[in-house]
Amino acid sequence: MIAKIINNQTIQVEDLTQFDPYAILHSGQVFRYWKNDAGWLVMSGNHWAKICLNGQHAQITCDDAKYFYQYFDFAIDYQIIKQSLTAPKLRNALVDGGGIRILRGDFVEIVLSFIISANNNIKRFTKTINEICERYGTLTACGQYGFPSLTQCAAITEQDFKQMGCGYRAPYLVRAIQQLKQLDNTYLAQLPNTELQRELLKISGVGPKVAACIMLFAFHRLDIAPVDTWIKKAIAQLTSTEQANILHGPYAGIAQQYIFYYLQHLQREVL
DNA sequence: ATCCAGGCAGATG
DNA sequence: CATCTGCATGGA
Repeated sequence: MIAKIINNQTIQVEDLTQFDPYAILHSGQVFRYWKNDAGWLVMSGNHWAKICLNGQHAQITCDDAKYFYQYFDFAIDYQIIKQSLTAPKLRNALVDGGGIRILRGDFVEIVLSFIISANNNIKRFTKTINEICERYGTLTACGQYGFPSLTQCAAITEQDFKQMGCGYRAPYLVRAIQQLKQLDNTYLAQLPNTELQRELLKISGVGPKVAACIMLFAFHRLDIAPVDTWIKKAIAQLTSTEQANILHGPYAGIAQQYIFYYLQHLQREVL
């Protein structure tokens, strides 16, 4: 067991080898988190959680323990998954990112966040995402604003998005929000990868890479590995066999996360 | 100044 | 189907 629900607002994490808050939050799958004196505050949709490390354990205090037990994917044992990622050149990345987990992010937040991420840099679009929340989301009990609901999103105009730094993506976002209103999250969740991708590609501003991010970070398709500029640079150094081992296995998405964190955040040079 | 950032839409072979 | 180009914006 990795973690257990203590009560409606509390989760106790027992196994920190499978839960590294710093690595999880800096692995590019969540953009609304803050450090405080006690640990970390993270938001997903309009839910919030505070993570506090104390010695061999971590305590998560949140607005909805069931939500965050799912969000942090505590039901899955990543130890077994890690043992299956045997590509030699993955070893260093795996050592440093061993406590990363793939989160079950909020569908609307993930879709809109990654549309904004396209041809953008993390620091810049993180600022944009937070401004969208502060201007159009609802203030929660943790002191931060939730990601705006679809109804709240529908009030945001193209001009508003441009003011918040979305640039040429502003019209895509307005269109995407209208399209999201017609989509049933539960229906999408049961589709196989190819059909899910086909549906996601219909959303304005969503191409193959953003679709892959949505599939991995919102629909938990662990075999999908988003290939961005960082990953492209990394795998260019590998043989085609090594590339296949890393990017086409049943847990390619997790392998990709280890690499992304290792390269992009830890600023390592090679795999 | 030029290039780049978790790429995509639209136009053109 | 594959390939090419323009694109908002801020930081290096």
